[in-house]
Amino acid sequence: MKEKEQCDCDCDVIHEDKVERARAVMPDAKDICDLADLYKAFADGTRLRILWALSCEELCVCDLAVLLGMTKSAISHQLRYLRLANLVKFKKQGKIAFYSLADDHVKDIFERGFEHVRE
Amino acid sequence: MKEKEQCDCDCDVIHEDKVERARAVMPDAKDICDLADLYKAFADGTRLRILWALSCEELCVCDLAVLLGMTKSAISHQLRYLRLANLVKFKKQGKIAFYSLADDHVKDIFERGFEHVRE
DNA sequence: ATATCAGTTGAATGATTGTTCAACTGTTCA
DNA sequence: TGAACAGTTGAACAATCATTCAACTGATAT
Repeated sequence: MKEKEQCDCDCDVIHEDKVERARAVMPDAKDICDLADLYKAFADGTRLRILWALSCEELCVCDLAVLLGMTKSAISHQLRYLRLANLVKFKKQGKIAFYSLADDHVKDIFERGFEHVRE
Repeated sequence: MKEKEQCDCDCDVIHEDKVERARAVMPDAKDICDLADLYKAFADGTRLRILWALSCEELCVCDLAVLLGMTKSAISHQLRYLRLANLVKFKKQGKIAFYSLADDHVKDIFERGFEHVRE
């Protein structure tokens, strides 16, 4: 009863058994999308440096702007991105917003990646 | 003798000590760039599904095209990307190119990320 | 009150990127 | 020899994205 599913590919299956095994372990679309979004957050030099800095010190927007040599606006936009991705959190004290990592899990992820880069 | 370095930011340092400590642990530009490039490779649903499939089975371009419901061309472009990033390798047998992960390290990285997504 | 400063925001801009399309290479098989 | 097929490639296109700019909010200090 298993009907041939519709497919936009431009070729036939060559190794049907292997494809079926791979299909069996493939996560669903939602999880793949979430995972891609997680890596997107780390896939930019500015965001990476922000996360690295925050893994060391709690910092405000101006501190980060000075540290990275960028405008407050640019930093603020990226912090918004990281906030929506639940990677950083902040607490407001008067005029100043102190940012820090959302949890230690975040630090683990990019330190693991760094090990791989160093070979 | 430490002169104020030139800076494109639009504000003064607020917490100088914290900024200096963060600066001390910041990796150099080359390493940050390499790390960002590594995450970029994982920051796309198609590439993620290709890597996931290859972590399970050695597959050819057509297999992947059928599995993901995409054209051979689209798959081939992404495989080229992953090849240049040293994340996949392939061996040619006649007409067919069998792709597999470059090393188990790669599998570790995105399985670690997946744990975080699942919370 | 008013000026100053930290921070945010939306629109605009230029750069990057994923997919498509068409043309191509090289191997297999009749 | 030539048709068929696996795979690659470059150009083109649309979509996404990082930064800039200008305008804004809200808290502090004189």
